[in-house]
Amino acid sequence: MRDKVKAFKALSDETRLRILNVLTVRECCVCEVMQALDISQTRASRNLAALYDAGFLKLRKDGLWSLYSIDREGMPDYLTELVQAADKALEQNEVARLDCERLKRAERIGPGYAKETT
Amino acid sequence: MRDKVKAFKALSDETRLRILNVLTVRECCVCEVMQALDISQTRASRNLAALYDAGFLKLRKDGLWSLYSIDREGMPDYLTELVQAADKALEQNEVARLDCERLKRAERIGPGYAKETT
DNA sequence: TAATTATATGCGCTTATAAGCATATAATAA
DNA sequence: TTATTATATGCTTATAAGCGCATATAATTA
Repeated sequence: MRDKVKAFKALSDETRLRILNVLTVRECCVCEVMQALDISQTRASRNLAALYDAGFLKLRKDGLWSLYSIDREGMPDYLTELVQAADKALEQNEVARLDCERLKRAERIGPGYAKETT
Repeated sequence: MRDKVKAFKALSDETRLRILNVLTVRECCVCEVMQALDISQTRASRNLAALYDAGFLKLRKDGLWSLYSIDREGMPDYLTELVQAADKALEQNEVARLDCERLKRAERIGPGYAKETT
C-alpha cells in the first residue's frame, strides 16, 4: 500500500508532472530537464529521483550524465495507467507545450559536447 | 494546471484511496465511510470533501445524510483514468478488501433507521 | 597528479498537509 | 419550542514536502 501511495504522491506535483511530460518525448539527462523546465539543478535532480523512486523511471549512466527515461516495460500496470492519466491531464496544456519547445533547444553540455562546434 | 495537480494530490493519500475504493462498491454516507474504514468522523468528512473538491465525487443530500458517490458521468477523461489507476492499485490489497467487508455490515444510523428493528 | 564538469545530497528554512478536539450548522423528531 | 442527530468547519499541533545553498561524489580531461 505504501508503494502505491508513493506513486500517486510522485505525480501530485506540478514539477514532476512536467518532467514526466518531457520524458514522454525522449530520454533526458538532468541538465536537459533543467533547461526544458527552466528550473534549478537541485530541483531537477530531486524530482527526477522522486519519480525514479516511485518506479516510473529507469536510469542509465553515460559518463558524467545520468540519463532518465520512462520505464515503460518495467512498470507495473497501475503505474502505466497513472502515466496515461498524466499524459491526458497535460495534453493541451500551455506550460507543458513550452517545456517541450525548450527541450528541442536544450543541449547536453559538458566535455565532449559543444566544444567541437567552434 | 492547478486543478490537475489537485486531482493527483487527492489520490496521493491512503485514506482517500481507501475511500474511493469503498465508493466503487456503492454510494455511501459519511458515517458508512467511517464504519467501513474505521476512522473518525472528522477524518471521513474532510477526506470526502477533498475528493469532492478534486472532482471525483458527486454529493446528494437525503435528510440528515450526505451521500457521496463517484461522479462517473460528470468527470473529465483524465479523472476517469486516475480512478482506473486507483482501482488497479488497490486490487488484491488486503486493507481495501477489509474495508469492503466492513462496509457490508455498515449501517446508516440515525432517526428512521435501526429504530424500527426492535 | 590537479582541474573541470554533471549529478547527488546534507542542512536549514518555509510552506503545506493531516487529523483531533470542540463547536457550528442543518435537518428531523418529540 | 427543544432535543437529537449527521455532517461540516475553525483552531491547533504534528508531520511532511519542496527547494535553495553549499558541498560531496564520481567521471572526465589536461
